[in-house]
Formats: sequence, structure tokens, C-alpha cells
Amino acid sequence: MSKPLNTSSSKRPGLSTGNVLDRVPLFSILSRQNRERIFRNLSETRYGKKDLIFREGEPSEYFHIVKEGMVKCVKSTPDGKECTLKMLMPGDLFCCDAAAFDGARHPGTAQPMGNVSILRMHKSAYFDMLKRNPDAAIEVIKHLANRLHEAQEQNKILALDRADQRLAALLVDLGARSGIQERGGLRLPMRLTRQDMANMVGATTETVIRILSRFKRDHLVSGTANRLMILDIDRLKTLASR
Amino acid sequence: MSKPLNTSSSKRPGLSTGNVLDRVPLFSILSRQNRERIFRNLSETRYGKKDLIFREGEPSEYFHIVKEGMVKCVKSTPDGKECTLKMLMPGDLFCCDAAAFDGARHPGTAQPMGNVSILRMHKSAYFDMLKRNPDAAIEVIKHLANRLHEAQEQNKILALDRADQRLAALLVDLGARSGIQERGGLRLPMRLTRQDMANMVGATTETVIRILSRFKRDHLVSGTANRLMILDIDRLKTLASR
DNA sequence: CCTAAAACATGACTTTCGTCATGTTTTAAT
DNA sequence: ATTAAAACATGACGAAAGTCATGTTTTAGG
Repeated sequence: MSKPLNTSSSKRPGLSTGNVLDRVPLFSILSRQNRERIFRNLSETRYGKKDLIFREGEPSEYFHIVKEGMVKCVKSTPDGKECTLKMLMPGDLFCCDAAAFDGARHPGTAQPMGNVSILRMHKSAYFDMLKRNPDAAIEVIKHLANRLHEAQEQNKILALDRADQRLAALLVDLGARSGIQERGGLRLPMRLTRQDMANMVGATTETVIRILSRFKRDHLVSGTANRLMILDIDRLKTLASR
Repeated sequence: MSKPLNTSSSKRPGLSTGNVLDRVPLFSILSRQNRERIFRNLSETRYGKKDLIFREGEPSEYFHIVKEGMVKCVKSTPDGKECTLKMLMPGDLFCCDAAAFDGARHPGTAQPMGNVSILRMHKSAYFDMLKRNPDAAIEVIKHLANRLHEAQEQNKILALDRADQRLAALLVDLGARSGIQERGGLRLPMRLTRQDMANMVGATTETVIRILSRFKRDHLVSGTANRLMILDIDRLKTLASR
């Protein structure tokens, strides 16, 4: 729906980049000098909310890391329905999978959830690194295996659970991955509309609104979009039940 | 539900094993002598329909290849509902993902769909091979990336499509992966009950029965369990729409 | 601060799908 | 061949969730 304004700018990442990269599992196992070489192959790009980092179906040329902000990975149908596969946070890798194929296409569209900064490495440099560092390849295998587990778990949830259970599972997961403990609850630090949640749990916006109204009434959550708070994560876990 | 009778027998695979293994993408790139060494590290086990190859949650010690027959990978809930993640066919790898972790647990239960023969390699030998062969590691990355794409596609289908569309997509996929062209249609060569299909599309058996009755009436498919035939794959594709 | 757009909310109604009950057909084992 | 179990089939009914309409609140930009 949103046009790709692409008001993005590109530059070399400064030395200060290191702090984020050290948290990337793939790089943390490399030797100091290998790391230096890798970092020189990274370019940094900033995107705004309306930009798209790449679109589903486009050829996959780079391997990406989120430096700042959050990114969502989305699949959509011809008739405009959307399904959000995952929200990526700082330090998360993405597209190291598709990049492994010659001529592979992006399986989804990468869309910033606000202002973001993305580090990219070209496919060839990425391949080169994997061949030189068997340990790095094993890190990538672990990463992909984790992603696969997540996707399989989500499959099970979508196949077997009711909408309220799926939403509860989402809130529990987001809380665990990114929640900030505050007086009165666990706050989700990103802007997250009912529509966003609906796309993540395979339901309509109205259904999510109704369920969240119930959750609010039952003191499981409070707040909206910018300030969503999880009040009772234990009862949410019970509802999601796994 | 079914008890693990485990009437399985174990033996060394003969040289005749080679033909199946050559079709395994992971091995096809190895040098002749590397392959010989790998093959010596494989053990073959046969299982019957009632056996389980491994259970969800068990520690993952081996990496597996289907030699003969078909295997399904299943997740289940405490209350007995099941969700089939994938059907594996001869030449398919499984659990090369979980095996990559120390102490990782199986994400699902592996259940034979009849008499099957499975080749296994111990985690340590598998790791060793990956470290010695960067190209093999890249093959595994490609394999996992493919599995991830499949799981993400399935996610989208489960999140956005109706039961009849999900079933149509399943039939199209199975037809493409294993269908045998015969006079009058594309035959699916495995025994596949309505219950099996229900577990693969996230629906109940009754729903699948009703939808298949409609598909039969509309001449899209014919036959049952043992002899399921796809009569009009194009209309099924249109219905599944992607 | 003001205003338009986006997000949130709720009701009424419909469709889809699950559940339960019951009966028939097919399959597989003795 | 017989027979018990599994698979297939169909109807009736209700619960879950989608759709559409309408109105309120919140948010973001000028």
C-alpha cells in the first residue's frame, strides 16, 4: 500500500558499530582480525517507516543485520491480506538464508517499523566468509535451525489454537524477547497496533481488538499501541498453554 | 496413542546403499573418498508403522536420512491434538538442524507411515564432517533455508487461507513432490487418510471429509486413502491461489 | 493548537468450521 | 472368508471468527 519513497541514505559504518556487532552470534566467534575484515565489508543504510528494505520476490543480493530500530518481515496475498512472519530487533540477522542461493528470491518483504539502521554484506563476501570459517558456517546453521524451530512452533499454534490463545502466545513471546520491567508490569518497547498484532496471529483487526478488550477487562494487559503493558504474564502463559 | 513396540532391527548398510545417498544433496558434493568415510559412519535401522523413530522433547543425538518409505514429523498438544509439520520421502534429511546443538531437543516426533528404513549418523561424526567440508556446511545451510521457506509459506497459508484452500495447496504440493502420472490423473503414491490430511492442514477430519466430498463431486480428485488421484491440478492451483 | 488521518471500539449479522451423533464402507488380521 | 477395527460419510447444531457499518479516541503534522 505505502509507496517506496526511499529517502534512505548510505554511508560507511564508524568504529562505534562494534558494540552491536559483538552481540551478533555469527560474528562473536570470529578472530579479531577476521572481524575487522568483515566489518569493512559492511555498509550501513537508514530507512524511514515508509521505505521498504526489500520486497518479496526480489532477487536476494545481501545479507542483513538490524543495527537500530525494528523491522518486520511480511508476506502478502494478491488481495491485500498480510501475514507478518517475524519482527527483527537490533542484532538480529535476516536473509542470511535466501542469500545462500544463487538467484534466490526474498521470501517476504522487509519493512521498517520506524526509523531503522541496517547493516548489509554482499552475498559474495558472505559466502567467502563462510568458506574461510567453518565455525561461522556452523553458527549460521544454528541460527537457521532456531528460525526453523520458531516457524514450526508458529505452525502448530496457527494450526491448532484459537485466536485468543495465539494472541496470548504472541504477547508472552514479545514480552520475553523485548519486554522492559516497569512498576506495574512488563512494557513492550515498540509501537504495536492492533493491526500489527492481527497480522502476526492470523486474525482480523476487529478480532484482536475484541480479544484485547477482554484481556484488559480481565487485567491481563493495559494500554494501547505505544504503551502496551503486560500485567499478568503467568495467566497469559496458561491461556497460551504449551 | 500408539505404543512404541520397537520391533526394529539394526545392521550395517551394504554397498547398494549408494544409490539413495547419491540423491542426498548433502553428500553429492563430497569427494569419493570422503563419501566412503561418511558411509561407514552410517547405520541403518528399520521401523514399522507402530514404532516411533524419536519423540518430541527427546535429546537429539543423530542426524537422519530416509532410505525407504515415508516418515511424518508431528507435533502434539497435551490434549491429544496433532499437527503434522512435514512428510519426509526417500533421500530427505531430517534433524540435521537440532543435531547442530549440544543438548538440543527434538522439535517433533518422527513417525513412520509404514515400513521404513532410516540411515543415521551420530552428531559428533556429523559435526566433524561439517568442519572438514565447508561445502557440505553450505549444503546444509541451503537445506535449512529451504525448510525455513517452506515453513514460512505454510505459516502464511495457515494464517490467511480457508480450509478448502489449505487442502488444495496440500494436494498440489504432494502431487508435485511425489505424484505419479497415470491414465486419468496424478496418483499420490502413499497411503493418506483424511485424518492425515487434516493434521497437515490444521483442520478436523470431518472438515477434510466434507471438502474432499465436494472436490470429488467437482471432479478435482478421486479415490481414497491408498489410491488418491488428482484429476484437475490446475483448478486446485487456482483454488489455492498463490 | 488544530485538524485530518489513523487507530480503537462495539454492535449486528454471516460464514466457516468444530463438535457430536449415527450409520456405512473399507481395510487388515485371523 | 469372517470379522473387528479403522476409515469414510452426512446431518444437526453451536461456537468462533470474519464482515460491514458506525462512531469515538488517539496520534501525528502543519
